[in-house]
Amino acid sequence: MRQGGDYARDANKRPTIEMVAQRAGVSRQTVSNAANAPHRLRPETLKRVLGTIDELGYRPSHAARSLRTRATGVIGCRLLPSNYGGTGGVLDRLLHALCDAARSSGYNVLAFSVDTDDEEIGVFDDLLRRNAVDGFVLANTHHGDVRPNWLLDQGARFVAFGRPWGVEHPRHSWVDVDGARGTSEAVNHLAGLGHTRIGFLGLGEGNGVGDDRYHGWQRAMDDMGLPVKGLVARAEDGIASGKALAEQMMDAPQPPTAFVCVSDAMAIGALRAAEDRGLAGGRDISIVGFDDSPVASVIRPRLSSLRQPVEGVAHKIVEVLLSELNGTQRRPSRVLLAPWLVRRESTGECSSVSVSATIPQKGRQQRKSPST
Amino acid sequence: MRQGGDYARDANKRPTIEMVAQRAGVSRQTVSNAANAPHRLRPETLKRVLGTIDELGYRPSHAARSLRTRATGVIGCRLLPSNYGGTGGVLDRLLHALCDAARSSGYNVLAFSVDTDDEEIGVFDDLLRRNAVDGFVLANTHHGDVRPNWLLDQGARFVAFGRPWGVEHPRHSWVDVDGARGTSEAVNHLAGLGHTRIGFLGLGEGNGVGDDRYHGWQRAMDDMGLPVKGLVARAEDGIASGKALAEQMMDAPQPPTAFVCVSDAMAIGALRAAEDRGLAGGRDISIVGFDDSPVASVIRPRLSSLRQPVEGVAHKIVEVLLSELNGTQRRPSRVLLAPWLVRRESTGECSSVSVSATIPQKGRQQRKSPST
DNA sequence: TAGTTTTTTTTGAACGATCAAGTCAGCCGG
DNA sequence: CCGGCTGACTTGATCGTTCAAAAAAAACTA
Repeated sequence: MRQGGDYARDANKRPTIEMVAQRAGVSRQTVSNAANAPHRLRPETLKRVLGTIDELGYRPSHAARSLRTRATGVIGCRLLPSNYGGTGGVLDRLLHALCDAARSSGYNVLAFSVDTDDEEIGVFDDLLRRNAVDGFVLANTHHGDVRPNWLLDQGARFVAFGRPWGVEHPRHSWVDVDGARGTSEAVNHLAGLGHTRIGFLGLGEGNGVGDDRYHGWQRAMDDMGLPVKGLVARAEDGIASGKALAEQMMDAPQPPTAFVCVSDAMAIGALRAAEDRGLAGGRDISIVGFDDSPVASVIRPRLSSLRQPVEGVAHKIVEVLLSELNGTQRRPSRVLLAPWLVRRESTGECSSVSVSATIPQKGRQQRKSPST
Repeated sequence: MRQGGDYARDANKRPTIEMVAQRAGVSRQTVSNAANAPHRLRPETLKRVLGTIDELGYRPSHAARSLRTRATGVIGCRLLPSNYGGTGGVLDRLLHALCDAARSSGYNVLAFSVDTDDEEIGVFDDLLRRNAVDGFVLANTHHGDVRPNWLLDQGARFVAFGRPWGVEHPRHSWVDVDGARGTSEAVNHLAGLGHTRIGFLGLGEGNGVGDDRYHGWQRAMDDMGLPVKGLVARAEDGIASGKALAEQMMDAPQPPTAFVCVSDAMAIGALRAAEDRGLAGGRDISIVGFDDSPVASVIRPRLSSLRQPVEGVAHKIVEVLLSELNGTQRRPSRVLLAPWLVRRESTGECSSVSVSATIPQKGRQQRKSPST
């Protein structure tokens, strides 16, 4: 009976490899081998040792193993602020998926939250110096990103979610979603509904993600022989911004009957602009967002949006990172996955049938994919 | 020059305490003391050693220190599925705040994603056996929750976010948000706008969080001498559910002019119900949600909602958990923090002024807080 | 059976830190 | 001049694992 009602903490210390060894009548190393290199044991011994391990509920100490092998089984990942509206929600979903994927490979995820890339490098530095992680997942890559080079200089292992925008010959692995393919698909979808004047609401030039999604729209419009003049507007992300851009475009002599948007926030902005002039989304005007953020399925009309295959991304990231850690990897991998369109109420048949029939439509169903 | 263009990984191994010691002309232990017990060194020596530490960029190896001290500096936390609509978003925000708070105390957060409480216990078991974490943060407590007792039995340290609902004498620390106080405040706010028939849309009885928020509404209504009969409806969480409940209540002979809702999902449901019968939220009917989820500020009308002080919660959780780890803590702490009302368009002056003036209103401004 | 190879198991030595106990000055009081 | 005391630093042991090499046991070979 312990004095003072202390928690029963160190009453039974967790079993060590030595205890298992004694109980099974073998040496430490044999127990270690039973777990790490079973083929080295005689079947009979193996069975006995595994039995004892199970009986005592033994698991190797993380610290001890990590000290010896210099591997931690931990992946570091920055927790990005969930800016709903923008690319919001996607990164939260990614983290979930990453944890899942990592755990099923015996890894864990160490999450940290910082405000700037510089602070992030500070955390990288700390974690690397302490040998607290094996590698990193880098999210939200952008033009002029200093993080990849810093990591490369340190000889650290990592995989980026997002392409190294603006870098000629990237020296690191990345996994990304093919935004261009997404916006292409959106154009195809809208054209299939009879729309011919399909506008694009995008981000200011120079934003990698924004440019990618823009090019997809442009390529699809060209391929189908649809006009693009006066149908592009680009600015910073946000509902207000999207609304302003949409209003401007709708005031033109030949307004679009549909919008493909670089984000759900822009799409919601466009929806608001339409509402303000009495147009109903999905009936009088069709709108497609990007990222399928939580709001998409809640607002009215429910918003059609391009959903990123986050689980697939996470799976690939972990796969690539692990092969990078094993040293199996000779040269960096590049993986591009396709998003898919979630069709909801905000997209419908084109109501203004005036010109649509006269426009030639070539290559309606094409699905050329630039993925790896 | 290394063959095959290998990454410059093990070129310069990270400095160990021994290297620092040699370079500074002292022993290992002195270096260790410089960092952990500076008062033991002569100022002169201290300066020299710290200089060398800085020069070499030395940080103690996480594994080695953890092996010796049996402390990891890591806190485990389950990543809950972000069910937007329900209590959604709050837990994502909490995780961010937790990482922040932990890091500023020199701790890190290990995130893992599981689907059920049983699986969560499995992860706890694994992490404890491997000695991979010092403690846990337990979110989403509920009636009949088996996790706290399991953890207590293991002698594990943890702090719950959420009260141990239905437990007489909880033997563990917890931090929670005072839901009752929140709904009380919502009632006060609405009454201040002239509303007298204020309905409550809640969760089915037996849900701790739901009951708490319900009681707050009820108490405030009683305190103000407002009628409650026929103004309560409770069911499972969700937009559809909220809509159905609101419709039912609005069909009654004396319909409410305002709703206090247990969640934003319910509130959105109520908003939809109102829209369907031509009532404008914020003008013809007022609605308050709970949790201030991302959608709240995006939908139209923008939804007034009770925001949980997530940063404060995270701060407290870390504070309590650390004192629990230090053994400073003799008995479990209970901390209750107040949410605050974010006023947006969905709440406005009561338009039907028929009866409101005749109802007596006692104790309008009271703010009794049951917090610790 | 002895010699050789192969398989199986054990023994010492790390990994890099901290704890506990040591040494070695210098100081003080008697 | 000696014993005790304090402050500043050092030395050995230890945490629990895995690696590398040695030893023992088993299995072939001739």
